[in-house]
Amino acid sequence: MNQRKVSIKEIAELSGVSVATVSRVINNNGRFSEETRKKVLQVIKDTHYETNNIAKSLRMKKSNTIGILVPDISNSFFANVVQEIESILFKKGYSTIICNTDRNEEKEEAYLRMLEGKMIDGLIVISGVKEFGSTAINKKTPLICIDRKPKDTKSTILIESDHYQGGFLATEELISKGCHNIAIIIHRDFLSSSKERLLGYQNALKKYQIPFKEENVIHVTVEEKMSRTEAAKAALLQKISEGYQFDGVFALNDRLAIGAIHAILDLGKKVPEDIKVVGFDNDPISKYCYPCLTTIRQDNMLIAEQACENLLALIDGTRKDMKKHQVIPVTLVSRAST
Amino acid sequence: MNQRKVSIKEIAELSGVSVATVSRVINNNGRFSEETRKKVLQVIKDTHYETNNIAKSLRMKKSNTIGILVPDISNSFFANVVQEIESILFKKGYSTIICNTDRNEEKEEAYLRMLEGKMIDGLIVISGVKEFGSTAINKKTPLICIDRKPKDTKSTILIESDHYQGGFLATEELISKGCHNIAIIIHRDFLSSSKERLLGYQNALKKYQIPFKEENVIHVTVEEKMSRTEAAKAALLQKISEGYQFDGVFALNDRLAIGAIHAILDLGKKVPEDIKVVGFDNDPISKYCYPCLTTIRQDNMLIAEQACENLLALIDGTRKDMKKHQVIPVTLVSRAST
DNA sequence: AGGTGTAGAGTAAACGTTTACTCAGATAAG
DNA sequence: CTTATCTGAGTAAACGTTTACTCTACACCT
Repeated sequence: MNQRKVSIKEIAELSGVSVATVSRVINNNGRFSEETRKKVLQVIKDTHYETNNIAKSLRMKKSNTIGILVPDISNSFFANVVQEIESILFKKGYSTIICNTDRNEEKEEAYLRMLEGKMIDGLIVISGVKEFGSTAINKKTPLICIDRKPKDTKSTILIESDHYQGGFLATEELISKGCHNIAIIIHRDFLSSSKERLLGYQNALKKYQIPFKEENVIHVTVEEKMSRTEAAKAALLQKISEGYQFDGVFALNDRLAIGAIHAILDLGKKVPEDIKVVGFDNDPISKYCYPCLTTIRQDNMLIAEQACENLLALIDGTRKDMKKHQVIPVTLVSRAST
Repeated sequence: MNQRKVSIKEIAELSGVSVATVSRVINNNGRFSEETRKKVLQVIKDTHYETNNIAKSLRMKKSNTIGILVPDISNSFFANVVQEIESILFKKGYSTIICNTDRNEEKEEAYLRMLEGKMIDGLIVISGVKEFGSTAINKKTPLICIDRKPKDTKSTILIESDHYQGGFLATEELISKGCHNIAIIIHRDFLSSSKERLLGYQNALKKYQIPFKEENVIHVTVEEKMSRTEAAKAALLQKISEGYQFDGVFALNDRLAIGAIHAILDLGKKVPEDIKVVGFDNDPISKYCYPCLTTIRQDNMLIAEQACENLLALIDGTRKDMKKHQVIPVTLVSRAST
């Protein structure tokens, strides 16, 4: 059954019409008789013809393909959003090329070029490297950014969670549970999301008249071949060994939070009795770790929906009135760690 | 700077040569003088020309693209393998289209058609629906299966973990820690991997002269909108309420294992003191749950490498001697739950 | 001088579609 | 009966590449 690939031309010959007519039947546009329609469709069925989208794309200058750049597909937040986006776009007849950039600038550039060469109709970029966008910006491919905006354009649309609110809610939760001296663990401090979360933290403190202390800010850097969890644990232990005291921790993501918990447990203290912990992301592990982690849930579904909706609108050229910056609310998920 | 897309033709005009020559320079094949080379390259640089891969693919009947079908990208095992594959292929100059099938047969078919239309050079399929392959098989696209083989062909290459060994190791671990009555929790019993793991379990029992009892096999079915963890927990609780007794659990994946642990803890028993638990997959959660989960680690990296290597060999047509069935060893990761 | 080889580069076809034109014949209107 | 309208369908160009053929001019032999 190893049939050779069959083209529209052969369909035309077999059904005794011209290629143009076949094309018209396939796309159901233009004029043809009912009789011809049936005949062509029958031949198509018999030959297992599949339209060659490469040729179609070339001719139409449209590939029905969306590219999506993601820093790390094994990160649960990204994986979720991407999966959702893929699913939505699929329903709209688009296929998605998922590119995993590893937060590597070269790889990002290479992918961008590759996607451009594939005539993608649109591009969704999630976060990634420090200075995204050198290449992508000048192109006129419709572009939506999630979580992180390219450096120097005001023109692209940015969709992100309300990181400020997240930081605020997390901190407020700790305060309401009696914490007065709250550490904040930060990983990638150059990300605008991190900055916003920090700001939320600071403003929550202010609201409850707790002074902000620089010593409460713990920056962790993750070495090669080390997990965020391990790095956070090490950083916190180090700080504690220097005499640092605290009664609550707000970690900027769940992996860091788990690291903090491990450090605390290692020292024989209890969570939440002695020290309370809040994370960010609602990573599946937050539900299964011990103790279960209070965290901030990002609305992945809504982020994905907004991204797709906006992108498709850009592609169609309809709806010029889109907001350049769309902020998606977050919610607190209260669990055992507070 | 919103420059229009520039084609080889314009490069030709600008540098005063023919398109053929430009093509030859770009691909560095055929003959041209050093002088022409420089001129053309300069124009290319000036105009920011990018080659149109759609056109190239059409002409060459080769897209340098690999399709990959994955049932659920948010599953950590799949995500890991896919990420690794993507990374390897990228280095080899291929781009990867990742298709998330949601274990949905229609979606799988649709994607297969889409990929075919994109003239992919090869296809990697990970597990998925019950009866994979109706469409894909007849095509002559090079195909590698991971974890699950299409129904009726002997021809495709299958790469999978040594599920039998995994089942054996897991069970042996429990026995060596003193378990005599070991429950096994199975989710998708029709998967060959599940069957193999079960077989490993049975043979480990046999080796230690422990009789296999049908009542120890717990099948869980996961309803819509319910996690595997919840389903496993419910199933186990149900069974226990019927008077079921046991001192060890081997769950066919980590999510199920966590469900079992939750059920056990809920009943006031202790893990591992009263009942020991082993999972499968070495999902990140196994490291962070409470207590940490002993599990079977699949060698994602090696699986990915084998898959890519074999696929590329198929594409090149080199190396005809590949084994049709390649089994990757697994290892036991011993943690607190045993 | 005549012949041969070769370096450099152009011409045009082909890949599989879509679609603007065109056209013949049929039907309707005057 | 002439003219206008419409229906069904074919012709050929175009999308941006690659490459098998050609062709010219020049160098190198006899």
